Amino acid sequence: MTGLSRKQREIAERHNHFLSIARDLLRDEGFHQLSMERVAELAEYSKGTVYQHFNCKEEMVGQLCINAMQRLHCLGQRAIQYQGSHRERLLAFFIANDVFQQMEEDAVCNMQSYQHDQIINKVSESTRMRHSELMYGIFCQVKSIVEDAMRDGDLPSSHTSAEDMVFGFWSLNHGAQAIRSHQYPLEELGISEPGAAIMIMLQSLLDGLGWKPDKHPSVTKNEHLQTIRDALFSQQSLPSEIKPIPPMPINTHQPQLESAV
Amino acid sequence: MTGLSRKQREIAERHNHFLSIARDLLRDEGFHQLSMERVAELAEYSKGTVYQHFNCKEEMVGQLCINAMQRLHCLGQRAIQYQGSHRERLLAFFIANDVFQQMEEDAVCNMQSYQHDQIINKVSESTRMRHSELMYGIFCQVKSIVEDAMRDGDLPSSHTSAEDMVFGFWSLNHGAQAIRSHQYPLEELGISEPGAAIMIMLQSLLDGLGWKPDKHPSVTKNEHLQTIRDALFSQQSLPSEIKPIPPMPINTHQPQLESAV
DNA sequence: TCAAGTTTAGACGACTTGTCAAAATATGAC
DNA sequence: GTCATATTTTGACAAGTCGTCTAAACTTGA
Repeated sequence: MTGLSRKQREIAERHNHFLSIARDLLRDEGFHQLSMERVAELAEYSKGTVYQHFNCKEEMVGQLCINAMQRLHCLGQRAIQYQGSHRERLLAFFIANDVFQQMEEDAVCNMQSYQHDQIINKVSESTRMRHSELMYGIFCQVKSIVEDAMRDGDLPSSHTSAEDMVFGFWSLNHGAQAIRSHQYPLEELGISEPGAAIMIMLQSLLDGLGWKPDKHPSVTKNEHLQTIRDALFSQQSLPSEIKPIPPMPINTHQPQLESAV
Repeated sequence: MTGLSRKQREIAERHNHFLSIARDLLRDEGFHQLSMERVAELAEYSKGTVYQHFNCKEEMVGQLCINAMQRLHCLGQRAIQYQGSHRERLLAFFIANDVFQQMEEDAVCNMQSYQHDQIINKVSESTRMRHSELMYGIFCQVKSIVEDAMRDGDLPSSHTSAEDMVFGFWSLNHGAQAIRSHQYPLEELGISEPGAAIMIMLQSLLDGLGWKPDKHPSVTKNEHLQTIRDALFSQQSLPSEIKPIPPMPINTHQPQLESAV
């Protein structure tokens, strides 16, 4: 784990420092204000050094995206391990996403930026692979809940495959996240609590699929959700413990550093 | 309607020509290959002339986005005018989006690109306003269906507002469109027909909301959807009739050209 | 202390953006 | 048809960014 040399640790630290600066710049001034020169300046290194860590600025964004997805994956993991019915586990997963949206609005934006052809097409092969893996990992988190529900009879067998259902949940969640991260004046449109609205839609969708209802009368539904939220994401244990991804190998002759996950 | 001078018509035509070239470039080579010089070259004009039509390349993308949304709005209009139950009208709306997704994949991408801060922040005020208006227009299309359904008793009164429901539909639709427009290998994930999957999810969601079911037994549901699709979007009457937005005013001393919608 | 290896700095070429003044063109009065 | 005026188009230019590459600075260990 700490089998890294002092030098390697220094490099890894710098790598994360660059990423952190990039994230700040991105959040505060947007993508087109982010330049390698700027990052270098703020980090008090030169451009050449930054380029040893990232082939291009798109690669930086790509890695920020991966970091974000890793954190999201961690939250998802907590959710699916929630001690409750499968329905509650799925609710927990959505709650996790809601929490993430609120805690890390900028990271959600980064994750969406990644899909822009300008970025995805310039990112390194390994970053693209990691992204796919994480995507798949999150997909499987939800799929496992659905399959558990099917297996245990919470969800009647139907013509709809687990995958198609997951795609539906994914769409609902992804769409809500995307819309919320844009600057639409949802309030003005009459949508005062988008997060809560999505939870209701999800509940309805589950009902419509014949998913076994939870025992809570609808009056206490909000409290119920709050309970799950509290159980999963109590304030103190949140972001600090989540490790960023290890840096990319520098140059070509250095071995890929060991994963810190 | 044709109260435009010859000159004005020429300018409008050129404007659309530029946009058309930009759209091709964008589709074929991506955003970072799109440059004003390139557009100018292909159109056999000089860069300066292109800059008289668009302040920057982001403005071009913004206008492409608006054009796309106008076409989508037209399709939506057909959908909500479908002669059938309110449930069918809502299905028709989703079908319209599915058709659009398939017919104009690149336009869907443009619409998503628009949200990227790099673009939305550089676009002209008037383009931004048009975008908001169109967004709101589409939102209201769906809202009108929901309100009609509530009024006519197809949808039981509940704690959920029409707006929140629309937000749910919007999310589901938007998310599906976004995911499909990225290059995830959905097939490999076991999602062979994302469009169909979303329709099933939508039906389930409507069921869960207590929306009055349609009379068709589930065996013929696919045929039912196909019927709606055919009725609305018969091939011959589709894209040609949809007018692009009129060009932006050139310089500042020219009056805004009359809307062609 | 010094030589070999490694890392960093920043000058540089290539490219794009957006501007602007001069050249080309259109208009319309006579 | 001609010429003065107004408009439009052009492309050179300044500014800025990207990504490269070599020389300088630094590290390491004998």
